Amino acid sequence: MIDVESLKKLALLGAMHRPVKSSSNEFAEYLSTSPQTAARRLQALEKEALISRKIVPSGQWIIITKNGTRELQEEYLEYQNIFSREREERLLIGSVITGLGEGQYYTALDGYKTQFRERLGFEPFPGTLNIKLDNQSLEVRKKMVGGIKIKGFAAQNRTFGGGKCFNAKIQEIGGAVILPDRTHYPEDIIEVIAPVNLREHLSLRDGSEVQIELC
Amino acid sequence: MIDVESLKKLALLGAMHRPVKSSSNEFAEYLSTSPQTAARRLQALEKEALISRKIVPSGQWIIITKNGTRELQEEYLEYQNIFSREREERLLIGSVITGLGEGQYYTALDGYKTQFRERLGFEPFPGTLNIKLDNQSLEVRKKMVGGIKIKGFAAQNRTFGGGKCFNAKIQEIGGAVILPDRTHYPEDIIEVIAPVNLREHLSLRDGSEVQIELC
DNA sequence: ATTACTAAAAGACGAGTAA
DNA sequence: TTTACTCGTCTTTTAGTAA
Repeated sequence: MIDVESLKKLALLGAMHRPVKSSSNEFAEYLSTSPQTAARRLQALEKEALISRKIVPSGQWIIITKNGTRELQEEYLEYQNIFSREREERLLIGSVITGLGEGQYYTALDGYKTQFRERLGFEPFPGTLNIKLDNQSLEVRKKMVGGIKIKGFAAQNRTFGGGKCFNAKIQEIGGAVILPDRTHYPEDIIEVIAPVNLREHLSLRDGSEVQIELC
Repeated sequence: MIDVESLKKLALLGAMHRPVKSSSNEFAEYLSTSPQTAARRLQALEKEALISRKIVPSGQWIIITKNGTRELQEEYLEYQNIFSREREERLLIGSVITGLGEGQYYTALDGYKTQFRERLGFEPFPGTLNIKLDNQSLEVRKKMVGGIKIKGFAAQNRTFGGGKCFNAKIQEIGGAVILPDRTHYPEDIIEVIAPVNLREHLSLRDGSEVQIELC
């Protein structure tokens, strides 16, 4: 485990851009710890090539290396991911189409139903709403990562594949986008489930435009 | 020390916006650690009111609380400070006001004076310059994180609180902004110290506009 | 399958010491 | 003053167990 805490403190002191002068005693106060611990942490960071030091009689000059900067940038990226999820990057827009009719069969299977109930918090209405995404939303869809994993299983002498779910709101109705690991559909078609019959509830027909907000 | 690592991982799973389902086993894989450690960390986060959990037979539903979100935001702010230090984001603009007159007393106390000398590199003129920030600068002030810690202490049968300092230049004069941990002032009022009498030196009166550049 | 507890092993911490 | 050791202590981790 790398000591990102100490590295971050050094960066806040400006050590990413120029060498900063400090001593273990001084740095210990920044970290609210003992000089020994501060010294050991600096040694460790140096050993991992995250900082580079020059020891002088009155302390040490410290600068963060390329490696260290990269480490901090990755950390920063994670926080950006957490906090700056622009609405446009969470919005899927498309039009309702009629699918292959498989959704009704699959969503009714206990193997899936129990997982949906457990992991999404609702039991889906049997059937999926198929949406053909517009070009811009296709890009959003391609960037969808993580999600809630649904496991495959075996039943009735065949296997049923797994997939990923993403909590979403379909015109204010709480539901989920499901992305099967294997599917017959092209990439610009997604399937949506919800606790209610979306077609009826939202008076949708083929061609109706819908907005789905990932959350 | 709060376990920001685990909290961040939960946020990346989306637990800031809705409850996410996980188990200690599953979460352990995210953290690359053992299920016991994962479970203990979740317990600790719950104890500190950073997350809230609901244990179910198949795992647990986890959501990050207001407290937890605040904690992550502060962490994020630090990284923003590291990577985007635009001049506008380091500039505090406001007007001189007359404070409660406490500054003169506090800055003269040995308990603070020695810390200022050691950690800031100068001994402050007794007295603080109080600045009422404009709206834009208030946003800058809210994002000020880290800083140089000044410890509280006990003397004369009472306690004196700690705070944080930020090196700054007040119209080319080297000084510091001090943010006490506890203060009677509202958030848009800051106190500035310097080795000289700023009011005299810069010919300031109440209402004079000053620019303070954090550095 | 879970969570939570216990106890041994591993690791981090900080006082003391030397250079 | 420094940094960098050693060594005893304390904390954290993890395997094992119970519910």
